[in-house]
Formats: sequence, structure tokens, C-alpha cells
Amino acid sequence: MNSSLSVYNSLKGEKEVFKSLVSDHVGMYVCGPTVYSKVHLGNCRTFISFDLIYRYLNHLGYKVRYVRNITDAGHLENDADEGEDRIAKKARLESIEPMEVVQRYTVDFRNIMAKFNALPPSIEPTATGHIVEQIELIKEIIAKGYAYEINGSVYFDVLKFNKDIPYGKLSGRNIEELIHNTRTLEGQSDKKNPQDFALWKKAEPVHIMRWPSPWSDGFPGWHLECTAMSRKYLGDQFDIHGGGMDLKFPHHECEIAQAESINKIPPVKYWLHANMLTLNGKKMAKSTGNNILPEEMFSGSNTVFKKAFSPMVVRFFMLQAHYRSIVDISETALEASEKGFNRLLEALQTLKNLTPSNSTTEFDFKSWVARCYEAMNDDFNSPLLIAHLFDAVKFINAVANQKQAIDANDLHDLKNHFDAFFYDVLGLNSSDRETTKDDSQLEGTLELLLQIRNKARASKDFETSDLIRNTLSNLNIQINDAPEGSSFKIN
RNA sequence: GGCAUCGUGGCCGAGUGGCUAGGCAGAGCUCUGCAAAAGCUUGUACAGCGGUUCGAAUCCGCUCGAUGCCUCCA
Repeated sequence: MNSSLSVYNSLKGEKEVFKSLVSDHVGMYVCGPTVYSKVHLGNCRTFISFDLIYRYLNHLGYKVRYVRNITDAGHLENDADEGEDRIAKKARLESIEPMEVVQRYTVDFRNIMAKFNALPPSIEPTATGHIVEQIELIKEIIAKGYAYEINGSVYFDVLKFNKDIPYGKLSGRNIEELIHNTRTLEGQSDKKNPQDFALWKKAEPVHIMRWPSPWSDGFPGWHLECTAMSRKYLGDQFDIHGGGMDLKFPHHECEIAQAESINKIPPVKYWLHANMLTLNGKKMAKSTGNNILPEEMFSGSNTVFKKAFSPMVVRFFMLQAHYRSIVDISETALEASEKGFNRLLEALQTLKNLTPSNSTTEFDFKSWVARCYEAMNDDFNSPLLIAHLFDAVKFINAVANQKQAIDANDLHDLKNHFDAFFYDVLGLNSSDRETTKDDSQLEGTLELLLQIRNKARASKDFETSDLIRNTLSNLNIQINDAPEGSSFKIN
């Protein structure tokens, strides 16, 4: 593992050399979705970012245990610890079982992530599957004196915890500030302080999602599941914890408090946060209509963009920005990425058919590979890696045009590295194209049209040849006349 | 109001003290019956003001602006 990987640790606010707790192994936990509705594009960006990270760690040779949870209970719709459970609300609105809601949107989530070519995590645990572990965790926290029970609910005592261990390390907040800035809300009278958060909530009679516990029939607090499941599968201390930037506070802060209240040691070595996606310069939100679902992008049936964009183009677009910067999605930006991505795909094809020479000219292959790794080792700088891939594209095209040459060894290496970066690390593929190439009837018909057109061209009947070309062009089938013959491309 | 991140050429987007980012668009060229496609060539930017420095897009301060969080959210 000859890597000098550095990662930006949100906990310290700077890049650090990555060194796993157990050599050659990495434990990584990422907060997954709450499956109460279809996953939106912003969610996807976070998971694509961590897919890149997962893929690169794998590529470096680490044995990675990647845990990403499914939140299927305990996530309330508003206010700190009040309001209806999101899943239960959806179930009520649609008159179905809560677990039907969970099933429906878990399947949707997995389908969409598969379309984005995101690898499934090693373990995908659910909150409802770990009620026992969560109850045990609460007992431990109570035993340590950092939680209290009132009326069947259990709350984490933030002020008491803060006296022993500072609270707010990750988000850069201090407790006084929080006290001043926290609004007093109706219905929070059970808590000693508004900053306290629920570990267990007693279920109201109407609440259908409920489990027995020593305190009441109820349900676990939202922050608890991640601590319970990360501990169970990754241990008291693990390497990487990821999630969206918006989870930094309060969710991740609460996770730290829960874990430290028991162990007194930081549960996570490196906190990584993926930044937000904005749409046409504004935050994505259902309430304002500034929102788009992945499937609407793929099909083109949406009011935001005029055309459809394939999952791979969207993925490529996202990877062209660093995971820690805000990326704004717009039609012009997507179109630019689409063209760039196609150029990469063309070059991949060209590379396959390249013939080696006796020597390599003007391309320092070794330094190119080194630069690619340098980019990824610098906090997963995928945009820079992509820029380097385009450098290679230029060289590949020059070889194809016989302006440069490459020897057999270098060609072999170039192919291997290009493929590794493109397919394995960036997680891209050319599936968009291959799907259109299965229709042999269409292909045969088009071949015939090409033959007729070439005949017309040979006899200088350009009226006929242009008629064929223009008609096909209107059908989004493009004819390319090259010196070695004509061909078509279905767009 | 508080905290955080950021403000790069027509657009997107890397780059943290001196050295080419890259992609898209535009322009020119090659190829072509003409096109398209493809390929090649081409850009000199860093919000504003002040400071540190031999030297700043890069460090510091202020101003303006954006986005996120502070209340559920990836």
C-alpha cells in the first residue's frame, strides 16, 4: 500500500495523512437515507461522493468494511424531538403499513444508486433491525449518568456531558452559544434543557411504530441508530465516518456525544463531509419546487431541464467537482459534461484499437500515472484526476493520428491504468452507449441505408445522399463520413 | 443575528506564495462533394479595498456577495 493518502478531517478542519487503525483495513460508516420518499438528486451526490472514496480505498488495496444504514424509524419530521415519524406519516397519508413505505423507498433508493453505478455497501443495516442494540446503548448511557428518564422518554443530558467532555467539537459550536440560540419550543417541557436530545421516545397512542422497552412502549431517537450500528459492526473506534454536510450538526455531534459518554474516547478518527448540491443556484427543496428526482433527469420528463441526462453523465458531472465544494447543477453545465464524457468514451474506444510502435514519444507515462495517484491521494481530488485523463486522451488521439507513438509495454500499462481510473476508481462505464447497440434489426436497416447513400454519393447524387443524412439526423441518428468509410451513431 | 464554507476567464471547475489545470462554448485549421462528427491549434482569469512579502488567485484584515447550518433535511 504505497499510498500517501491525505483526507480532510472535518473534526480538525485540515487535511491529515490517512492511517487506518488496523493496517490494511478500513472501517467506514456513512449515514444513509431516511426511506420515507423517493431519493432526490442531492442525496445521491453524497452517496456518489462516498462511493468514490470507497472505490479508491479498495483500489489502494484496503479491505474496507463499508456500513451505510437505512433509517426506517425514529426520524421525526420536525422540531428537535417532536412531531410525527416521517415513515409513519407517509404510511398514514398513503394508507399503507409503515413497512410498506420502507420497502418501497428502500428498493427505489437501491435502484437509483445502482443506475449511478454506486457499489452496494458491505452492510446496510436498518434502525428497526437494531432496536435491541439501541435499547442496550441507552442503558449504558444511563448507567454512565449522562441520560435521564422522564415520563417514559429518555433524554441525553448535554449540559452534564459538556462538563466532562466538550460538546460541539465537530461543528465548532460551544454550549453557551447554543443556549442563546436555541428557541424554546412547545412540547419540550419534558427535557431539562432544550439542547438535550431524545434517546427514547414514549409513543403516543396513535403512534403505530412502537417497541417495548424498560421505559415505555416507544421508539428510538434518530441519532441513536448510527451510534448503535456503527459500534456493532465497526467497533468502539473506527476510521471514517461520512455523511452530508448538513448532518454535521446536530446529528454527528450527537453521535460523538453518545459514543464518548460511554467510552470517553473519540469514536471516529476521520470525519468526512460531502457538500451540498444546488439546482440553478438554489438549494433543492420540495417546498419551493426547486427540486428534481434522478429518474426525472434520466427520462427527461421534468420541467427543469429541456433534455434527458443519463446516470453516467450525471455521475461524471458530479465527479468533475470536488466532493467538498458546493456544486450547482444546470443545463449548460450538464451539457458540457456530457460532451466531455463522450470524448472520454471515444478515447477509450480508440485506445482499444491502438497499435504499438517500437518506442514511446513525448509522453512521460510514469509521471502521468504518478500525477493521477497524487490527485486522488490529495483528499480524493476527482476533478484533477479527470483533467489528467484528458491529458492522456490528447496523447491517445495523437497516437491514433500517427503524430505520436507508444511501445507495447507502455500501451499495455496505459490501458490498464486508464481502465482502472475510469471504471474502478471513478466508477464510470459506457452502459449508456451499449444499450442502443442491441437492436440488430435497426442496425441492419441503417447499414442498408448507408450502402444506398454511398452508392448515391459515388454517382454524385447528392440530393439522395443528403436526404438520407438529413432524415436520419432528424431522428437523432448521426452519419459520420470518415476516410475509412461511413458510419452511424445513435444518439 | 451566530457558526461554517466559498467568491477563478463567456459557462462549469482544479489550483494555498514564484512555474500550462482540465472540460464546454467561441475562433482558426485538417478531413469532406457539402456538412456533421472527429482531431489539432488558440484563451490568460482569479469579487472589491487595504496590508504582509523580493514576489499573492494563493497569507492577514475589512467590505460586499453567495450557499449551507443554527428547526427536519444528504
